[in-house]
Amino acid sequence: MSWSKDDRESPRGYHHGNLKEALVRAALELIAQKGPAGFTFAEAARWAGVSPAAPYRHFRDRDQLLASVALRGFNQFEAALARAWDDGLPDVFTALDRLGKAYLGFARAEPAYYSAMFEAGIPLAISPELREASDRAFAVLRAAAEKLCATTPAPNRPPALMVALHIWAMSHGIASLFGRGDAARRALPMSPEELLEAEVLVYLRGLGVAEAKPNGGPSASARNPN
Amino acid sequence: MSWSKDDRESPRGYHHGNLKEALVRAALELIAQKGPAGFTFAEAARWAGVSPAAPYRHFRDRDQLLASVALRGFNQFEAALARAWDDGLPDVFTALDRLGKAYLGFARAEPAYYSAMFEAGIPLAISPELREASDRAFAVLRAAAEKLCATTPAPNRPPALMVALHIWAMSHGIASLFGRGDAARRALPMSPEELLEAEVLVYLRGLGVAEAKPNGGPSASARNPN
DNA sequence: GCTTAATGTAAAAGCTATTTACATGAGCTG
DNA sequence: CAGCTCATGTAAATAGCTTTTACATTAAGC
Repeated sequence: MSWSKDDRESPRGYHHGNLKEALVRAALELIAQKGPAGFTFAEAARWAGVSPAAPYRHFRDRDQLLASVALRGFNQFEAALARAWDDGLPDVFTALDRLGKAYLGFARAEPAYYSAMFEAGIPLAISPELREASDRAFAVLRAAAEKLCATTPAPNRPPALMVALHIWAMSHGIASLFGRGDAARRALPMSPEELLEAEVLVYLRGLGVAEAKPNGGPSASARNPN
Repeated sequence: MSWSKDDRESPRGYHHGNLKEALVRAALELIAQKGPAGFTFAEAARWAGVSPAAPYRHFRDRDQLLASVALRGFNQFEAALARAWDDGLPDVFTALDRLGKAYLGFARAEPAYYSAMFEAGIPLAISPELREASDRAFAVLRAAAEKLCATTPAPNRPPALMVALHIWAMSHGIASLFGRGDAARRALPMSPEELLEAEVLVYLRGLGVAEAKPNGGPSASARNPN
């Protein structure tokens, strides 16, 4: 928990001072506890110590609040992915592996954000900012795909956009199906991280993008003479 | 729709006659209209023409009803996948392509089922039947993966379970991110079906499973006609 | 026909969502 | 500082959903 400074809930009078912020945090906490469905506007208000009507000064309705959560989520998601990708250093394959792990790590560490972003049924069109934030997050995947595709000779080079969408679908599929420790989903013969790494490696081999690293690693099992 | 006989809603007296069935259908209709969240127990009851308390004679709560919907969904899903797979005839690759299209087709044609099955947050553990139905559906993917893996020489043969999980993740990822005509999600340079087909073909090539058909291989379907 | 269990109703208590009229106080202006 | 104004919060009221409890109705078997 980060009870640092800007959510002082104790010394307040008639006005909260930072209710919008407090509501977003309350929503996060409640979603994390009881799923995206099991969170109510009223309970968020109670959590922030205000009357049930107060939130309406800041959000038109529940969806608007969820959209705010999703917006913040996309921003943090983009930051996490960009940090992991790190412009493809020291090499594309190492960075791509970090990227995949960061994707799964985010879904696991921030299930509330991930739910709001992908599973709560909030249309991206609800606000331009939300779409832009989502686009920025995807742009990281897109950039990685570009750099990846650039390693292959032009004649056989696959379209980077398609590769980015494929990587996104693989990551999201694994995160969504197996990613959270729901204790409610299917048992796996390996961790989600290993599963995704293997999938991406096979996919890259299929693209004709060969891993150039001298490192044997987990990829050695999926490698073949070209 | 199958408005054949056993849902006569008009001529009924005190007892409905088939309320459980009617509630499941009402839930499907409502979920399809307003998403998995925008469906209430009470409205399902109203839809079936009974009092708000009546559903409690058949379902402990909302989740139990959703689980019934999901159960039926998994059964239909399994049937659709099995029909598409058709034991891998006339050849594995043709059948696999049908399988992928059937997966996406189901998600698009039956969004209510798909939501209940994968996005409503119903734990599979809620009932043994639900898990078994889910397992049977996955078994179709698993069988396809087995047959696929059997086409490669044993020394390099990938684990079929892993391949099945990968195919599932790709399909679900694409269905979940781009599959429904939400008009709310991202614009694509190609249809979900083409996207999935291309992804699977690249993946298969990476596995070392070559498509033996005379249609030109993966690059042919990844082409961009624009 | 009578009994019993299954199935449905009515009513009530306690939620949440949302609106409306009103209260408070922070910040600006002179 | 005085006074104005607007953003922010409250109270109260309406309406709907959830769930339980006591009761009503009917189908089915003996």
